[in-house]
Amino acid sequence: MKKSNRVTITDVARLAEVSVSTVSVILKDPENNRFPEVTRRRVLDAVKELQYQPAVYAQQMRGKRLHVIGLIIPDLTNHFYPEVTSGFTEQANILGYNVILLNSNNSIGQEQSFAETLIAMRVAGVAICGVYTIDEREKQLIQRLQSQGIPVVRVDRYEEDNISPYVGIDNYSAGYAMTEELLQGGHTAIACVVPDEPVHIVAERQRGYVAAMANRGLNPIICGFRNGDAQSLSQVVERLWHADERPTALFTPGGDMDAIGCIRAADALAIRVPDDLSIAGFDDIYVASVVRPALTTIRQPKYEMGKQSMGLLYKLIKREKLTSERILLPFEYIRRHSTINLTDVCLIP
Amino acid sequence: MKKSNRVTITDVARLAEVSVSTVSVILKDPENNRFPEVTRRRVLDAVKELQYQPAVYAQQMRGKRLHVIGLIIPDLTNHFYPEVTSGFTEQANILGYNVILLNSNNSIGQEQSFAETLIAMRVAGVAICGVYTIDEREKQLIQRLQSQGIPVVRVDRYEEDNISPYVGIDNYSAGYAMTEELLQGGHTAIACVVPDEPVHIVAERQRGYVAAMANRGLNPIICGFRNGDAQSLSQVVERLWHADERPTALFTPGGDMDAIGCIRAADALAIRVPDDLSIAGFDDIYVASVVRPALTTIRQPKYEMGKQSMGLLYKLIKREKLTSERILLPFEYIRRHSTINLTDVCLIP
DNA sequence: GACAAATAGTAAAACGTTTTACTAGATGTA
DNA sequence: TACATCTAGTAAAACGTTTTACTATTTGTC
Repeated sequence: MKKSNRVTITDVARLAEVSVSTVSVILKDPENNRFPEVTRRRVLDAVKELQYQPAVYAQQMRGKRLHVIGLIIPDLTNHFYPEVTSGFTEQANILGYNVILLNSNNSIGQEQSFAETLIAMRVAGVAICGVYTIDEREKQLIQRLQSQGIPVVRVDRYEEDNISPYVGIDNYSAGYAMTEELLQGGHTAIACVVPDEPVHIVAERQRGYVAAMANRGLNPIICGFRNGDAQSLSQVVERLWHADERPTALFTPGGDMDAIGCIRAADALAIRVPDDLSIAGFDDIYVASVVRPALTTIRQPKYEMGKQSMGLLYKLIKREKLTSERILLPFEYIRRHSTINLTDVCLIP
Repeated sequence: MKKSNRVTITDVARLAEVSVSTVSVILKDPENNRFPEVTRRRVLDAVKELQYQPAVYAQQMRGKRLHVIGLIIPDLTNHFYPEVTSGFTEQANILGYNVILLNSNNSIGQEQSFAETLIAMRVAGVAICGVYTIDEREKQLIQRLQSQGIPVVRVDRYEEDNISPYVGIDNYSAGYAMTEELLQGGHTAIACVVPDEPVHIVAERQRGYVAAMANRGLNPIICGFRNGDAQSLSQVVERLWHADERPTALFTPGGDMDAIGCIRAADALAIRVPDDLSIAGFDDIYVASVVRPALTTIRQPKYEMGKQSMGLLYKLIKREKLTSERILLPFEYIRRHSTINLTDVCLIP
């Protein structure tokens, strides 16, 4: 009478009429001729008959590393992350790892509890898109993982500190570049619409915007809205529209979702986009190309970002020497129909 | 000199100057007065100081079930799945489980290899959105998991067999309902555009379409295209447009992404949607509301579907009696601007 | 025929935790 | 005093695998 329905190496040994060690040795390298063909056959047949699959936890006990990676992201329903995740997990699978996806829902408490679970599981590594990179607890969390011998990389969201390697883009330059494009399109009154508590990388993009404006001697127009609150966003658009110095363009460093929110708000207010108001986003998620008017934006290499993060993490796990602690990927300005060149317009009459 | 940097229960015992068993007993229930306050303090302090976290694998060895669930989906970048995943993982976290997300990329081989990994890890349960529910290998895969004592639920994609419980919608009725709406809108020439090798649930929707057409004595117009091939989809739209009996409406049971592909194709051919051609999708993913014209579609309760799947799986894991082996959730017809009532149009002149 | 070397296989320890059954000493009871 | 009971704690086995070092048998060599 068996205790459980799980088949163990002992069951295989019994069926093949050899010792447990023999099974283990043969399974380790079935081609090895440490044992004669006939014995190997017998064991392999028993394995097949019983559909035996060694228990990972027992192997872990003997010091084998678990081939699982934890990937913590802040919000699965933001279309940015599935693409990053996709690149990450595909690369992980290629390298022989499985991925545990943990959706922190923008809660740092969740993140902390996830981290404990990952430590308890002794995962091989962790990649993290932190909730707030600015928060002190975020740093502690990364260091806690590292103190348990678990390598960590940050993906997309990072700060220029030295606590862990990261993969992302140069957000300052990207913010600068987008602003510069709008400026070259003849816009001078450009508003920057950002969430109330921007994560560090968004603040960087904003810094780029400010610098580009200053470079032309223009005053920045910065408007905050409550993160994730469509109505608050709407109010900002309305307020800007009725302001003394009405902007001709609007940039949302927080992402394309914010820009789409602005387009919706403009629709509701009968503001024509881009004729009355140009709107530019960030990220180039799939919807950006599908929404009407199609969104002018900065394309982040999302899939690549996930892929490279996993590559970097792999090197950390394997203790390979890193060529760099940080990987900055190229971004790309994507011109679509939600922005307009004021100069072109003036030539038409 | 320590062998590894991982802290074990032995380290805690040493620091607290008690035996390993004492630590274990106290940690199991710190409030329990099996030991005097002073000893419990000493142990708990040591735990805190060393930041000890018991190794899951050692607990597993002693028979404790791993609180991890495998969720296999066919394509993360299809926006349908992140929403299902989101509902699933949130519910899982509430119930004390973590989720391993496995993206099979529509490859049944990948799926099989994932299943082996999940067995090796001895996960508590598996939820699966199968690549092809019709495929015999899919059935074998589910049965293989079950034979290892791992409960399985199917999510969204299922067949009416009895090999495992499932959560989804009544796809036949949904296909019927959408067709009926179009018919009531005065359309009689309605084409059904489906992928070449439809999964079972898509075939069911198509069956609903055929039935609704037959009910009015109308002939079904069914067009296949190569799955995932935008150009093939384009050709279908063009062919339909130039057919003898040109359809006035078009239904894509394969999902909203197909419908959006058709809108794009129509755009390119200067066919006006919905004035010249009504287009209806399926699923109501986020983009459906954002694309222009906004898509008429059938809303699936995606988040709820994920949530309920996890709930059902939990019951299986806990060996609770099920009220039903299958959960069918309600769907909803969503009218937007990509379809038109022919009757309304005629009244305008 | 004596010894060395190769072959075929195994026993046992180790990994980190939980659990069961135990002990030694203190306290209570008649 | 003699025994029972309680208190505070521990020793040791078990879980499933891998690995090291071992044994017993066969084969080869002179």
